[in-house]
Amino acid sequence: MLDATSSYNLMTDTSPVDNRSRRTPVDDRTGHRIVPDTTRRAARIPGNRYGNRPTMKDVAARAGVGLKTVSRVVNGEPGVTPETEHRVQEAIDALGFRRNDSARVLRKGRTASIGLVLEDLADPFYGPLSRAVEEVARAHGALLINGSSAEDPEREQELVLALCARRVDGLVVIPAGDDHRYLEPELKAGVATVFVDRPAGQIDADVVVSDNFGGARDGVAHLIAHGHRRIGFIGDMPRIHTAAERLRGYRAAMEDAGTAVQDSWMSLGVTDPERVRQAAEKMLADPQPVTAIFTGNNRVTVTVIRVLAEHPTDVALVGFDDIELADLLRPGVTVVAQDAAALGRTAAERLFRQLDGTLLAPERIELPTRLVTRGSGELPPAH
Amino acid sequence: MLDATSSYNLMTDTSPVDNRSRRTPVDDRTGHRIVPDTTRRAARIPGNRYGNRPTMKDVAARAGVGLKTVSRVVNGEPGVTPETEHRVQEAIDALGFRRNDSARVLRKGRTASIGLVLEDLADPFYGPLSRAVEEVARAHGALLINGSSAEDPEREQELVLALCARRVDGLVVIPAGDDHRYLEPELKAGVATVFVDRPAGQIDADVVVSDNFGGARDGVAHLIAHGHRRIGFIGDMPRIHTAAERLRGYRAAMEDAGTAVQDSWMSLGVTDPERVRQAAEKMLADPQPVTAIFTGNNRVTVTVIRVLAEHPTDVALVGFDDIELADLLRPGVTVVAQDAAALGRTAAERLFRQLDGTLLAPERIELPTRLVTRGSGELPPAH
DNA sequence: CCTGCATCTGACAACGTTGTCCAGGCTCTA
DNA sequence: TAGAGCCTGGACAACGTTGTCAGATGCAGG
Repeated sequence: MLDATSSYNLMTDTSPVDNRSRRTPVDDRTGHRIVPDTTRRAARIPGNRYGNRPTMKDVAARAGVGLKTVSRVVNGEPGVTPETEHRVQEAIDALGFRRNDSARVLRKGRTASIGLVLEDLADPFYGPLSRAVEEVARAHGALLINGSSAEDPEREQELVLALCARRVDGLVVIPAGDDHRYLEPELKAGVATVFVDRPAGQIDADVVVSDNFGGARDGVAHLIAHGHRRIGFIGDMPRIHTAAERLRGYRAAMEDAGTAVQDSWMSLGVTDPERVRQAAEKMLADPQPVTAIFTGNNRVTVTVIRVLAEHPTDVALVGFDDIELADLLRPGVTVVAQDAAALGRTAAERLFRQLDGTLLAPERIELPTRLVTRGSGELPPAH
Repeated sequence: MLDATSSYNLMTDTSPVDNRSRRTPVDDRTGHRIVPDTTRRAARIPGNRYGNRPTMKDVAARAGVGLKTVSRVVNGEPGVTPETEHRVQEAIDALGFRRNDSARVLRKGRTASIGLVLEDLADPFYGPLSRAVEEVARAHGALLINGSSAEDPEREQELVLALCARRVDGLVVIPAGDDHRYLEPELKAGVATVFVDRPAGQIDADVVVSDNFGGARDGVAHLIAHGHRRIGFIGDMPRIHTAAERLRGYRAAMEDAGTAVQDSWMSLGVTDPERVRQAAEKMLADPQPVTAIFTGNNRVTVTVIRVLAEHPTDVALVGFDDIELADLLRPGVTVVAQDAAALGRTAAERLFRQLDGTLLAPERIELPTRLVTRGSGELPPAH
């Protein structure tokens, strides 16, 4: 694993609630007085704390003007003669001055940054989502700070609170946990928040989700329409809202078709490839094997494709989430596609509408899914 | 496109150099004095600028202690009696206080955040890279701010400078441009910087790259070893270092084999699917068509796979970058794989070593690539 | 009871920026 | 030439936090 034994470690102590136990008097300073900051990078020239970055004061001194005049020039405010402005600009260029946004933020109260907490940036589903959020943020002049919760509620909370401590203007959260009451003080304090992909737990907030239930129901109904009755379902832990909704859609479709679902057809909560593989193989090895499988997310789908590729008989497959190259496989993979970018974009836009102050009551926005037929979902039952 | 007509727009004016022209006296304030901040979110209770967030002062007042004592409790510093600490904790919980890291940063000089500038977060290659950087950052208690340059040098610079204005402690940059002299003042000021995937231009800095040259050469040599001589190359603009290196590898392998490369075999700088498709089709329609294609990156590979899937004769293919499901296609796609996560991890670790102050001379770290044979690269020449 | 010492606490300045406000110089008019 | 009004520039406080330092308190020993 990663080790962080280095001296650079600014664990941010985000939860003032829990640090009672952390009372470790780590006075790692050397008592020396001559060197006021031992953490300063060795190569730096002594100066102020940011290396030796010039400040507006330095620029002002060099240009022979007042501090505020520099501020005016830097921010393009009116009331500076071209001459003065020119002098200031020269000083800025000569010193390599760059405004310190930390100080600016402290003064202005807005950070022009928003936080995005998602599950795993390495998951191909979240890349486009994140990118979409970023584009909207960029259009509003804001930067994006993001972090992965790794599907761990505790880590999600830790991240969210760290972002709040940074005073991000808003948060886009893909929840890992199901209880977000810890966010109440933040919401009350005016942190704009939008949940995406899954709803918030225990609190009232904006949510942008896909129609997981409807999508799964349609996907399973599609299999049923092609003659399948024994349909397997492999999905994530029902603790996760999307997984639960998709399971509900599966059950609903089966019920609509008048088919009693057998426990052995369902595998819930398995997510690592090896166990997904086992689950799929078990369903297929049953004396009454499933003739089709509905998979609850992209990762499961990929693994099941691998299993089916080795399986002697044709088994139909519909997966939730689109996957790249799905059209090039033989058969092509039929999926219930959701638009990750649209989720992100919608959420971010909603967020900035909150920030504009034109805030309405919390709303739940549901985006439709789309059944993409490519072959695997149209295979007839083998038995 | 996205519009940002809303009132929330804190375009951060990152370049004091260029704002001479932006002198627009936008006094959008209402002259009213009673309401000092009209941008405040409507729903908020009037208070300080962060909604009405309590400050340490408020906590101190409520707990009946001094400001500094609150600070001590929040930071787990020693020298507070359990009684006092308890009173402070109660006040913190009651008020929902959360330390303002902006102020902390201003005081301490370190932001505990690093910036990551990459090309496109939606590209499956960068997801794992970004995630790896994030994990290292997390291990060091730092947050990750990231942005996409969309392969636009100007946008890269804009982003990097915005991050510098935030005083991120360090930068991991996947360069879009080839001139990074604009970073000189920042480097001099002590901003730790590591370039990944492609080297920096015109400045001396740490770089972590894959062995693009060697990987491409081996990939093409692999095709040659399987009997191919007329081998096409489709890659990105040679302006991009990786693309140039891979092209160089292609040429080297061809030269080693004593094969003169014909211009019609190469397509450089096409990147959007439609034009890649045209380029591939043109090579295949030649009177002396290529019998194999080497593709310069994952996106090109995917498009070429589509073209080859429709093509009547078997054409061998080796692609740079691994792609998901490559093993499930028929034939499986042979690729030169680079380890995106390792790139990110290595770069981030190097960055934090810089931040530790144990700084060495700028170094170039090259990670090996791996040829993964799956079938498409082992097809014999059809002609 | 006083001194010395250790422990705990809080006043104060500083971080770098921006908002407010006033001073000084200018132009224009009477 | 004086006065009004405008334009430009700068002094100052404030944002919320942390480092410094000195004061207050408690306790042991003389």
